[in-house]
This record gives sequence, structure tokens and C-alpha cells, in this order.
Amino acid sequence: MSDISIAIVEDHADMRISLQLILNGTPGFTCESCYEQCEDLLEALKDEENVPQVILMDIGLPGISGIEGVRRAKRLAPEVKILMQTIYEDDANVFEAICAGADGYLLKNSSPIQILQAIEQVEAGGVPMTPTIARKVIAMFRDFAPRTEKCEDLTPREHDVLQALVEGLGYKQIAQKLFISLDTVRNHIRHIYEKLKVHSKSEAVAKALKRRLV
Amino acid sequence: MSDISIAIVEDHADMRISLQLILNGTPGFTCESCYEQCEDLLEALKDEENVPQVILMDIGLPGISGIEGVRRAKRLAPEVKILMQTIYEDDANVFEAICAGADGYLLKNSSPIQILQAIEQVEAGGVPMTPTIARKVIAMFRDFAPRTEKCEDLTPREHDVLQALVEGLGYKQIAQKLFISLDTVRNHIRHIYEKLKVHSKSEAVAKALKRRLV
DNA sequence: AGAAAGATAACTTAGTCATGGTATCCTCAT
DNA sequence: ATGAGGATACCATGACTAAGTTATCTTTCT
Repeated sequence: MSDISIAIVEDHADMRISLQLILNGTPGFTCESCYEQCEDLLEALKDEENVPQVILMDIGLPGISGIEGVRRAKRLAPEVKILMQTIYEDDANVFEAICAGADGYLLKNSSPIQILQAIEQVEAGGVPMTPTIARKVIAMFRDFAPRTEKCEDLTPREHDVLQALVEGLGYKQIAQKLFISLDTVRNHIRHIYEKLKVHSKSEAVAKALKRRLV
Repeated sequence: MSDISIAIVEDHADMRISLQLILNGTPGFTCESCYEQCEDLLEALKDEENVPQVILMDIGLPGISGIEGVRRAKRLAPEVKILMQTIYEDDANVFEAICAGADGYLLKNSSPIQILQAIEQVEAGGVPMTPTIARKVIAMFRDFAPRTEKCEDLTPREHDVLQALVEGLGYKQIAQKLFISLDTVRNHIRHIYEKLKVHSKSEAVAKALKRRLV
């Protein structure tokens, strides 16, 4: 089996060079191409000869960001595997990177061995990521799934009112919308608060949306 | 460090017994409880004394299915980690299991070593799953790709305040949390309202959650 | 050096909200 | 038929929120 060919995109020269040294110094891996910025990588990808099997891409880059870089690289070479590397582990970045087409997600403080393993894993069709990130992805995934849970025993009418609250309506507007009096709205909301164990409109809305009660 | 405590739910006696033998025969793992069906597990979970660290659950069970079992078990003991085991790797089952709250997904033909590794991994906060399943989850995730509308340029501080609103806090609480005066909170919220084009806390919370600004 | 933007803070006022208690009417299942 | 739960409605009050106006102090960019 021949070596896995890797390209690096990384703006810090020392990081870039040491990565390349590690890769070229390990049997089974070769790294011929290193780029300081996405633009250079994208230029290179236009020539099919230059397409590596795996790209190791920093997420925080000057010019085109790593995330946008993934999107474009995948357009130019859909079959290339891209591993993102980042110091951040925040939701927004992970989420965006995955949607952009990244095949794995590493932290910058990963050990060389972890990096090599991740490269092998992604080339084998896996999706290497840190446990923390995996949890986040799964959690987000769960959030998107339609919740079948039947709302903490809210009555149908209470559900209507909660729905209206989520739409951002005030008491008066809800009364008009549902053709009931202001006092009845108050009453329903009172009960909703008790059942959801909250004490304000915003808390109720937050809980309703987070638990997919609406 | 003490052993990881494991419970098994599996209807095939031979499978169940050999699993238990393997676990108890390996340093670092103990398995005291085995159940033939979910009902028994759920009954046991009602007593906090009986809650293990990890549950190894078959997905195809008589009576309550493994998936429904996960849902209920997680309600009784939210902190328990659950590994699903199945002969199937089909989308529907995997997705349902994940949404129900499973923390990992193994195939039934996994080797004992793989099972032990998965248990360690899940206990460490990871999400063990086969590469195939991981790919499917990621692909599915991408499809749902709800656009991340660039946070209507809220300033960092405004973002903090919005975050607090989403947590259901009131003005006073936000002031305390962020170590600023009530008036400053008012001011930030005023600006948030202008930028999000809303006129109340609940509207702001609804918009923030729907657009994933937080 | 000066402009622009952000974070901080104060004061005010009309209006809304949270929460208490109470009561009527209807429907459904005991 | 009788009671429980749900929907409707009213009254009252203290606390909170929304929105307007103004001002100081940084930091950042030009």
C-alpha cells in the first residue's frame, strides 16, 4: 500500500514545518504540499495532479477562512478528505465546518500520534473527532430531530397560548388572536408557568423552544 | 480508580452470560446486573443504588424496545451512559436511538476488545460508533443545514446579554451575572431589540433560539 | 489628534407582567 | 349524578419592562 498523500494549510510557519517533518518522517505518510493560505491550496487543487488524499486545514486563517476553504476545496475536489484543526471547540465553528463538508475535527493541541491516527481514520472512511466535539454534534443532531414528547401535560388550550408566546405576542395580542379575554390569557399563562416551573414569558419561551414543546 | 460498573440488557441468555463473563473477567470492569428485558432494567433504575455507569442495551428486545428503553432509562437516570448494540446498521434505527439519547452505537459482531474499548470511551465522555454510522450521522446533520444567519452584528457584550435572556434571567439577575448596573442592562437590551427588531424579552428569546444566535 | 463605536451609567414614565383569590359553565368519566 | 378537570371570566396589586434622553470613559481606526 502506498503512502497517504497529505497537504497542509497553516499560517504559522513553525507549526506548518514541524507538521510536515512529522508526516514525512513517518512511514505511510507523505506531505509534499504546504500552503500558508487557502487561496494557494485552491489554486493548486485546480490541477488534478496536485490533489492529495487528505488535507489538514487550520480553521483560523488570514484571507479566506478555513471553513470557506473547505467549501471551495470540496467543490474543486469532492473526493478529498479534509481534517480541520482548531484551537476553538465552540459550537458555531464545529457546526459550520461540518456543514461545509469537513470530514474530521481535531484540536490544535493534539499529539502527533493523534494526528496520524486521525489521518488514517479519515482515509479509511471514518470521521475522527474529539470526544467533546462528537458529543456536541450528537447533541445538535438530537436538537434537530422532531420531538414527539407530549408536552409536559399542557392542555390543548395552554399549548395554543404557549405557541402564541413563542411567536412573541403579548397578553393583549394573545387574547385577540384566540378570541378570549385578557384574564383568561393570564389564567392559562399562570398554569403554563406552574407546569413548566418558570416565572416569566421569556423563561417559558426558552423552555418551550429548547424542549421542542412547540 | 475503581471499576466501571455496567448493566446488560439482552434477551438471548447465552449472549448475556458470555458478555457478563467477559466484563467480570477483565480488570477495570464489573457487571453485577443483567436483565432480560427493559422493564426489569427500568424497575431497577428507580433505586438510585442500582444505577450503573454504563448500560449495554440490545436494540431488538421483546416488550419495550431498546429505543424506547433508552428514552425511559435516560429519564430515570439522565447521567447514565447507554451503548446500543444491534445487528442492524440501518438509518432509521440509528437515528432513532441517537435521538432517544443513546451515547454510542455498536454492532453485535463487535469483538470483545471493541466492546471494552467502547465502554471506556463512552465513560470518558466520547461517543463510540462505527465509522459507517458516524458518516451517516454527519451526512444527515449536513442535510439539515439550517443556515447560520450571521448574528445581526450584535456586539460581544450584547451577545452576553442575549445569552442571559435565553437562560430566562431578568434584568436584575443579568446585572448581577455580568457585574454591571441595571441601567446598563437596559441599554444593551435596548440595542438588542433594535438590531433584532423585536420589542420584548420573549420575542428576543424566540428569535435568538430560532436563528441559533446563541 | 480627532472621529467612531462600544460599554458603562443615570433618570423617567407609561405600560405590562406575575400572582393572589374567586366563580361560572361545560364535558367526560365514574 | 356527581365530581374532576378544563376553559372561561373578573378584580387587585406590587414588581418589572420598554422606550425616551443624556452623558462619561475607553478603545480603535483614520
